[in-house]
Amino acid sequence: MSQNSTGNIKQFNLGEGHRMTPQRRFVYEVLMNSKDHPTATEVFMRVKNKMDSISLATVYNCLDALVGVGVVRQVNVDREPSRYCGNLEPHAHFHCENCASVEDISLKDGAKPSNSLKLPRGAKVEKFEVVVRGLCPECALSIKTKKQLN
Amino acid sequence: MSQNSTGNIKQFNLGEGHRMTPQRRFVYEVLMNSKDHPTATEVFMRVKNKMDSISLATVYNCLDALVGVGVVRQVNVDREPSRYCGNLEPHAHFHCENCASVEDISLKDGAKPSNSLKLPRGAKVEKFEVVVRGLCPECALSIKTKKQLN
DNA sequence: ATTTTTATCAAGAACTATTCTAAATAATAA
DNA sequence: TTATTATTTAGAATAGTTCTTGATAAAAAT
Repeated sequence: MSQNSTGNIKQFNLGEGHRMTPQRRFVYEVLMNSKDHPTATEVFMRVKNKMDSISLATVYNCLDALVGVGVVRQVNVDREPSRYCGNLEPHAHFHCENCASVEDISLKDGAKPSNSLKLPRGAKVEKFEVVVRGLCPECALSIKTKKQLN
Repeated sequence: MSQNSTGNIKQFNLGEGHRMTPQRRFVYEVLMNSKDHPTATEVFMRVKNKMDSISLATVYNCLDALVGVGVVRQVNVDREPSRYCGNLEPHAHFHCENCASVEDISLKDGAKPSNSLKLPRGAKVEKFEVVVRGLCPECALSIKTKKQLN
């Protein structure tokens, strides 16, 4: 318990046999302060500003640990680099094919996307992931504008 | 039009500037005859039985071409190798965390998973992907049985 | 306190799915 | 027939991620 950069970030421990290290705390803090969905490399660059000695491999380790404990979500879109997300509320993701941004999409109140599926009888659902692909509002607008100019 | 292994598989052409080659036809046939969701390497191995000279790079090329034309779907689950699917009906996928199988899940009649989302105003949706993760009926059963034995 | 055990870190090597390159081949257009 | 364009192939290259190893540090046991 020697180092503990007590900030405004929720405290938690990682359970039996797992240690809350400065590296893990920085990675967690970066994710909580990021509204975008950074990749491991992006997290690495942001943490490096606070702790220059950290390595990319350690960021991967920390992300794995945090995902394993369930305080962080790993988001995969197609085969692009994994992104990480501190929003644990059930939600979907919108992936813009033009600017490659990934944004949270919230669910309509009480709605569950899985309700529209004929799930196989006897299957045990752990979680599900909904990814919408297309053009985000900004890109949809700018592309439409560009077309008008031609 | 010199080679055309006219089988029981739907005929189609790939549009201006694209040629229907024996390799592409074999890749397509393999997908139409596969109920599982083979990876590129699995498709490669299956096609190789019919055409020994084909290379993995060609299988990737053919899959890209078929996906591009829209007669085949590419399915990504987490960061596992891409899988390919000849079922063009709108449907979701179930991914078993135990046996790693991927199965189609059909939608309830008239249901659209996107109806439960608060899509950002102005966004242009191209397509969306729903992946359910958990244990398939067989694995759920066998794991439950194994627990009882302990 | 000191030792022992266990977990974590860091740097770089290794891995793997996929894409790229370049030369050969084949199909289409001129 | 010639020229153009698309495709195939083998292997090299790429990129995200994981693995390996030795060092460090924290926790547990003595």
